[in-house]
Amino acid sequence: MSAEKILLVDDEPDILEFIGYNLKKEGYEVITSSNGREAIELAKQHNPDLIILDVMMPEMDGIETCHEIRTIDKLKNTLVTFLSARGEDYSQVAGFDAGADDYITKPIKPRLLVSRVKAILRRKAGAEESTVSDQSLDITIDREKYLVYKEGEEYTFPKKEFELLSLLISKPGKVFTREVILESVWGGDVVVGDRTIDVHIRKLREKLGDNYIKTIKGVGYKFES
Amino acid sequence: MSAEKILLVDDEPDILEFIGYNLKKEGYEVITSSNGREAIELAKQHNPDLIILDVMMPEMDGIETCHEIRTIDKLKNTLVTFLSARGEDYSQVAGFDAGADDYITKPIKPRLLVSRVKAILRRKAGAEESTVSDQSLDITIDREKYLVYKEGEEYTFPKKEFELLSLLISKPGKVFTREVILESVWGGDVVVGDRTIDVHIRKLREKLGDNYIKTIKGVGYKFES
DNA sequence: ACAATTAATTAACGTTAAATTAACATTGTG
DNA sequence: CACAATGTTAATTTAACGTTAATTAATTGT
Repeated sequence: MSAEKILLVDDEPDILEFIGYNLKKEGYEVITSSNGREAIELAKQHNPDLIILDVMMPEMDGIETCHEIRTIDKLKNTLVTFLSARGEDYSQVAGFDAGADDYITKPIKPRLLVSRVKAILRRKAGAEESTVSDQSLDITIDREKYLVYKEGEEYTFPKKEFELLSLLISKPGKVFTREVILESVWGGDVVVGDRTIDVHIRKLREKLGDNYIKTIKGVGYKFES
Repeated sequence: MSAEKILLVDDEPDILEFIGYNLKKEGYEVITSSNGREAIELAKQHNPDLIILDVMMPEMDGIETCHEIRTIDKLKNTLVTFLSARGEDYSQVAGFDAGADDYITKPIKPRLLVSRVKAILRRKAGAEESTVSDQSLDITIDREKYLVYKEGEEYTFPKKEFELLSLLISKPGKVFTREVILESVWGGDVVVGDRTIDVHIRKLREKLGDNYIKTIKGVGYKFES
């Protein structure tokens, strides 16, 4: 598979630099632009897989740009995700109205950004699939019904446990650091005690059995194949 | 099954663009028109499965257009749904009087729009049986007659309760978040107190029994199979 | 047009599952 | 072996939801 192309649009050069760097490091081909008008031209030329658009930009804002992108036939299947400062709640709504596929808030840590981008691109590949599952083992997750299946039996999990399992199982074998888990399940700025994750892991192990989630001391947790 | 045809009528090009795009993305064949007169001609020609009509249009408004459509024999079985800005409550009543099958308020989020359209078309597929039901359980809904059946007995439900049950039962097992419920049953910008949904859920449970609607704390509600 | 009725919402408080913390035990690794 | 990292259990806190009754809004019938 050749590198996926991402068009990154923001009026702040620092952001372009920072996010661009992190995405390139992950092997993506990154094109940058500092305004909506130019972005549309670049999009037409390069036909990127994903466009990351800052909402707040002078002249032509992200929402407007997105609207315009959506009118272009060849960019119909291009994913668009917005980037905006936290708190601007309205833009979130307007963003989806404008045809965006996801929404990322600034500031964001590199690792989280990358995992979001990957998730978005994966979604594109895997179409609608709302279930995440581990083939080799017998555990399946259904996000829509909020159910976990184990050996055919179905279980309901509390929210945090569900999200945590969901994260781990999303990439079996991969180790997730505590930091990443916090970012992803709890959300960046929430501060919780040191044992919170452990306790949730404990509950998962209690329900699933001890052979699914493995601890890598000093590193993190992974869902085992 | 070949793609279903939808005729979309609105005088604002942006709306045509936006809604049209989202419907096409879902695989529907979309024909657009910017006025009622033309819409009727296009309807005769293409015989669409569903017509989405903006209520407020210059010259010939949606209600009038709908009336006219209803006089055309070959369009008798075509579904019509209105589209209008929120708040224009009168038009809702007038809409149904005019022979509309459903009613959608603007602005609407893509996902919700698509799910509404799917629901409407599904209704049509079931021919005269305009019922939504849960096979495994013994609850059935008849939208047309506005009735709920349980174990053969028929019950009349107040509007909000009916709409809420209708939504939940439309996809048994699926969890609907409060946000989605508000969007769908109340309409996006209506602000209601925190306990409003609960109270309606309560009334449903009172009438149906406690084993049908399940709460997923922190997530939402679902109709259980 | 008005009272009567029914529906929808709010308010106030109760309840509970879930999340978190605290306190202490255990483990693995340099 | 030391000690930092993680495990464990139970207690505590919290956020979300449930419940009932009272209030307000919308319908209906006369």
